[in-house]
Amino acid sequence: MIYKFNEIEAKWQNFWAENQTFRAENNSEKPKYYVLDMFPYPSGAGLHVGHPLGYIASDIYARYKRHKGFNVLHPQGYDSFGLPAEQYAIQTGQHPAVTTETNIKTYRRQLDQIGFSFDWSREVRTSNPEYYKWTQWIFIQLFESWYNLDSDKAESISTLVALFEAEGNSKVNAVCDDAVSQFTAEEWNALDEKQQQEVLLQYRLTYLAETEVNWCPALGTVLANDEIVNGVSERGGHPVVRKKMTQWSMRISAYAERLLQGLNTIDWTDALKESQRNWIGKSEGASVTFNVEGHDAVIDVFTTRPDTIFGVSFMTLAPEHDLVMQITTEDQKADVEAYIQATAKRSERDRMADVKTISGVFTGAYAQHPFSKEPIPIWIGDYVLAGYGTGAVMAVPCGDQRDYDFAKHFDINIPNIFEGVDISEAAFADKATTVIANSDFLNGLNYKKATKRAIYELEQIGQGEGKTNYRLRDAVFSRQRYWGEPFPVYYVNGMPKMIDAQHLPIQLPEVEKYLPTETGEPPLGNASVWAWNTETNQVVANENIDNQTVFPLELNTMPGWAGSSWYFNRYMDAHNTGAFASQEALNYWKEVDLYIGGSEHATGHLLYARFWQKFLFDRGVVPVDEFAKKLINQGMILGTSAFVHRVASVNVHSKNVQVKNPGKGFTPLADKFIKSIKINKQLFFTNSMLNLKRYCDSKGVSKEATLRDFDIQEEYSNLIKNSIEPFVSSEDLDFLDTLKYALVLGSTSPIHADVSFVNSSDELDMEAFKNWRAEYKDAVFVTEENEVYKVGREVEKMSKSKYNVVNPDNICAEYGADSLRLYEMFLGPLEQAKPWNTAGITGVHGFLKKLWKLYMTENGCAVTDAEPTKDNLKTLHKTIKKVEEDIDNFSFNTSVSTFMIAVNELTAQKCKSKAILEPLLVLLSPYAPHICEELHSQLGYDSSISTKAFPVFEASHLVESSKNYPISFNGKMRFTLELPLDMSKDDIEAAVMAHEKTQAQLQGRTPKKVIVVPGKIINIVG
RNA sequence: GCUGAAGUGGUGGAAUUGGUAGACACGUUGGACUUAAAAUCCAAUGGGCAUUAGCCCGUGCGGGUUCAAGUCCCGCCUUCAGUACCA
Repeated sequence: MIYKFNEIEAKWQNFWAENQTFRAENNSEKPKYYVLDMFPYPSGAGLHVGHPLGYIASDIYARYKRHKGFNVLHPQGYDSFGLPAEQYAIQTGQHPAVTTETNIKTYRRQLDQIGFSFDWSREVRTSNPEYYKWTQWIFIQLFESWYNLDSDKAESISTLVALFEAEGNSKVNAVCDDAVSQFTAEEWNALDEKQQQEVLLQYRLTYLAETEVNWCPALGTVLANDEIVNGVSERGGHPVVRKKMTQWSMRISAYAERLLQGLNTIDWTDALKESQRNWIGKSEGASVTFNVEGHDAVIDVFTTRPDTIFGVSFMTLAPEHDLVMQITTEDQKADVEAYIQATAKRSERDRMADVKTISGVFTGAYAQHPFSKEPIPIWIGDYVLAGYGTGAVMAVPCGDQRDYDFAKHFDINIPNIFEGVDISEAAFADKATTVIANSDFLNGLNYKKATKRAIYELEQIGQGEGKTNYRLRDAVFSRQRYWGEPFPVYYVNGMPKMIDAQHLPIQLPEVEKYLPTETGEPPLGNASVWAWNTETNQVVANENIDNQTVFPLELNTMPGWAGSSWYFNRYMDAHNTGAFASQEALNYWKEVDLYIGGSEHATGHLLYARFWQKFLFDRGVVPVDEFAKKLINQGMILGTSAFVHRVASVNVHSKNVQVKNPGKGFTPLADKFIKSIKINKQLFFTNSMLNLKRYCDSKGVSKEATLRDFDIQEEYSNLIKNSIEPFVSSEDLDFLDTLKYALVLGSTSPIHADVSFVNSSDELDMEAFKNWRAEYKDAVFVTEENEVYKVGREVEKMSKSKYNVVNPDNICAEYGADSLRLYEMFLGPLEQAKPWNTAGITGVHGFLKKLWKLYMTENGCAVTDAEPTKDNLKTLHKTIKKVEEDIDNFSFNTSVSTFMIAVNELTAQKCKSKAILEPLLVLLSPYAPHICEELHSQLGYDSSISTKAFPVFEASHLVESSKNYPISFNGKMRFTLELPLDMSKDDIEAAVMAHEKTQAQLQGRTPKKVIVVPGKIINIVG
């Protein structure tokens, strides 16, 4: 019987589905274990071999834990709201739900063929109303909550209202808008309903606010900071501008400290925790209030160095700061306005691109130093960011490099407040050792004491206090999109109202067009049935809006991260219609034990999900406040891209060339004049032609001169000639001579070619390439001598747009899912980025064939009840030990080698003993489940191998009586010597010294020292 | 600039507490089987000198600790990833 992997894999995939082998129960005698993958967005392109890497690792772990006696929850689903389906809808009119459904079918087929042990009965899709009903429900809970700093948790808004009614807001310690004004209980009770709601909105954990947002005109939507890369949209690379809009926001800043502290309690990678810490950006210091001379206005700043308060010689405001126009003097008005206009025009990207340029303008106004009462000039400058701190800084040129540069540039006074430190180096001084000088009451104090004292003194005069600042901003939660969760919100007199939870879900309305409306409203503005009837509690036609009982509904939808911020809880009880999950299920599964996914979600999904989990915990909905105990980032699988080099122009250098000019006929080129001729045809140079150019460049000599040393081969010549001919008169032209001077001068551009057109020797199938796109139909290739065209290669991220994807479908068809699974693990450490090379899969495929032959002959199963030999047992047990350690350390690559070694050894030992071969299958089955199920059934079992217990390691089988000692001389191994392990140190030394090879090495010299480490090594020092 | 990770054969990568560097594969070369190819099997494969033994060099670079360093310490270089006028 031969190894027919296609048949076997289909058979067992059906078996698992029919028997619901991997269905998890919500109660069990066994301990629970929850293994989760980051669920995919089902894109139209389907899976490539990079996607399943993490899923394979988690699947191995899940299967291993089942063998180890755990009740394992290993679910999968789809993050199915998102931009691509909507973009496709805009282009084709196809409803995103249809596209999504089609894509999910493809994903499911691809996932199934790899043999994952997912419990599909718990599948979730974020775009399903049964799911987003609960996303909407969580939104309502956030709206109905405020953050109480006294209890340090989120509480019901009703507790806040009770406080207001009893004593106003002066004693309320809450996270709220900066703009909140103080009121007494009487004042509160005197407010009308709308006014009260306006106040409460400033406290709610999700709130409407006019915010400056990142607006992407091309996508017609607002983007979060982490959806912008290098100043352009992550998706599509469109420009992004700042714009003020009324948006829903999430008060994640309330959780900044707890999000930071929580990192210490979870087993996530240091890199990931570090990027979350940076994102949260905690800095401790003080807020300082500066009075402005001749104005009522004050300027608040945040500083991490209150100890340097006497070093302040100017202040800088962000150009967007509210006070700028108020305080600017008549004289300076023109300059300031011009500067503000100039900076507003510069995009965020321009500003980032040129960090070095120092710019700013004096406002003409002066602030007053809080202690010395000296006047401090107030400047504006774009190095101060409106979005961080208060958008204003107290500038200490001797303590901060940017302030120093600014002061130098504009010739502002630079007082020195550090004892014995040169002013030009003060900014780099070690703050732990410097001592403050010229600073009144801070003189002689070190950084730590001076900071404390400065804050104390500021508090005394009421012009400052100790303060902790966080970089983390509240998250904008509105998107001007169609394909997202609708808000359960309608508007009465412009105030938002929540729809009662019992009427959820509020389903997405049908629209004619998926684009923003002509008046610039979000796509839901196109819906004709999108109003809320408060009597019938139904969505009704807009034409019924009457301001009495029928009101407009929110037109924005929720961002992509809404649905993914709580899905891990839904898997625990995926079909519950009465709650987002039952308390029993939540209390049983609690949290994810192992979460595997990409590091690109470090500051997006993984931060928002932690935020929601903490909120839900505060409100008593979930039992734990961190949703994932352990998290592993799988590394990216890289593709090997292929490039063709398209020539844009050829430079011709000759005395006699005549060039055809449009409308002027042929005109001669001047002597030693280089003419660049644009090539209209698609002309591609083979890769080695590029190397020629690189050679010229690397020699650093004149390109023309260097080129004269080369003979351009005739193959190249004819093609270049054909390309140039239409432009050049051929009468007095010696082409071959001319072509010696024709070269590529930085005029080629690399173009991705689909890797399927290229063989393993980098040779391009030129016909296939020509037929790829209409524009390449008449492509001309400058080839190697043997008429082959070689592509350039580069390893980069595997992606459809780089035409370097490898499809797992083809791999499964040709080698089988077990080979794919093993190979993905064999490539290297899970967390490391690694290039894909399909050719290497023959190694693991060959291993599976060897494994098969260990059990099966032409006549069927060859496994016997024979007693295992000592060697058999030794091989088995060292494999058990190693594999178990490897899985516990997520070192799956090394365990694949271990399996190979085991099979090689057992084959050599001609082992047919069931006592060895059966446990071996259990060891391997997490990695290669199909073949192991099949061989297991060939051993005579009816049930799935997944029910078998993991073999138990017995150290007794590995006990050795002798050791093959490496004998080294001065640390260099020269030969080995087999000696009994129970031999004494002295006897070992004697035995080694007596050996003839030792004497040969020493050549009569007496060793200075002999190091004997029993069981390890012997080193003779000469 | 800062933070994090990593530099080992032609390639992917092993080496778990300092103890035989290069496991296991891919690739390459030679051989067997075959009319041939594929598949399979066997052998060799870090570099250099010798081709029998043997010797020298070798884990990014320069130092150091140690009987012994890919592994530990100090100082650099390079690559990748994240992040940035953060006051």
